[in-house]
Amino acid sequence: MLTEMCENYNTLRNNLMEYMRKNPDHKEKRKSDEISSSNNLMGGGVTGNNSESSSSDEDQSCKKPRQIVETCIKAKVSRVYFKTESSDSSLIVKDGYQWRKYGQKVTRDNPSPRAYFKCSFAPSCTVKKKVQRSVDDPSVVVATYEGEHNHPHPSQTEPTNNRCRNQISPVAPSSSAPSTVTLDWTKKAPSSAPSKNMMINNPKMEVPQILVEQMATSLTKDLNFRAALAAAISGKMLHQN
DNA sequence: CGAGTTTGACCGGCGC
DNA sequence: GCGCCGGTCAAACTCG
Repeated sequence: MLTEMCENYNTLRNNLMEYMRKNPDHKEKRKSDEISSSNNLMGGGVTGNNSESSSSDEDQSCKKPRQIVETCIKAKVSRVYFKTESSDSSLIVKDGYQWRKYGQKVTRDNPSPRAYFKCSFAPSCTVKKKVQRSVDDPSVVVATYEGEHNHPHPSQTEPTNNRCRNQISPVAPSSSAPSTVTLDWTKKAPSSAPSKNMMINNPKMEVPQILVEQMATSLTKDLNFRAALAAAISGKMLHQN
């Protein structure tokens, strides 16, 4: 599976290089265009096969690949998709970091409000994130991280701190490579297993085997997770080379 | 009372 | 130059 993923990654990378060589002169447009396009690239491009991508407009992602790559690398932008209960209307994404909300806005392309957060764990940390529900699937919350944390993850400094409730970190927001992962919060654990909230309030609680298996099955079935894993591994391999 | 959230106002970039 | 729009500010408000 890893070999196949690496091949897909290399094929896609070669295609991108080829395209960039043929189309070197793309002018920069609006920032919003870059962001939406980068979402498309990250949502489907990394996977190599785009069968389950949440992105729909592949044409747009092909229009400005150069800007996409540069923007993502320079601004350290990454997106994470959180699947939530459809009844849950909050825009709280528990990624382990401490965030302070400083604004909310309804944008034109999406009826659901977009919330703006700053990292409040360290005063000098300038990382921001935007959280908004997906237009296509309101049960999916899209968190866009901008910048790089200049402090360790709260769970590493204060492992028992209740504020660091959610230890599930699908993708390091500070990763230099843009990546996309979807977490599914909606899967109910068996009645004998602890609830999500119990897990959150007791990060050190021992996880039942059945829940571990369920989580593993869910993750391995998720193509986006596999793609993110493949990207991380191949990126590491390339870095070592 | 302090920390965090809400929300209307304001600002700057961009397209026309 | 004007208007639109996304992002940010800050006073008012809420909550523990």
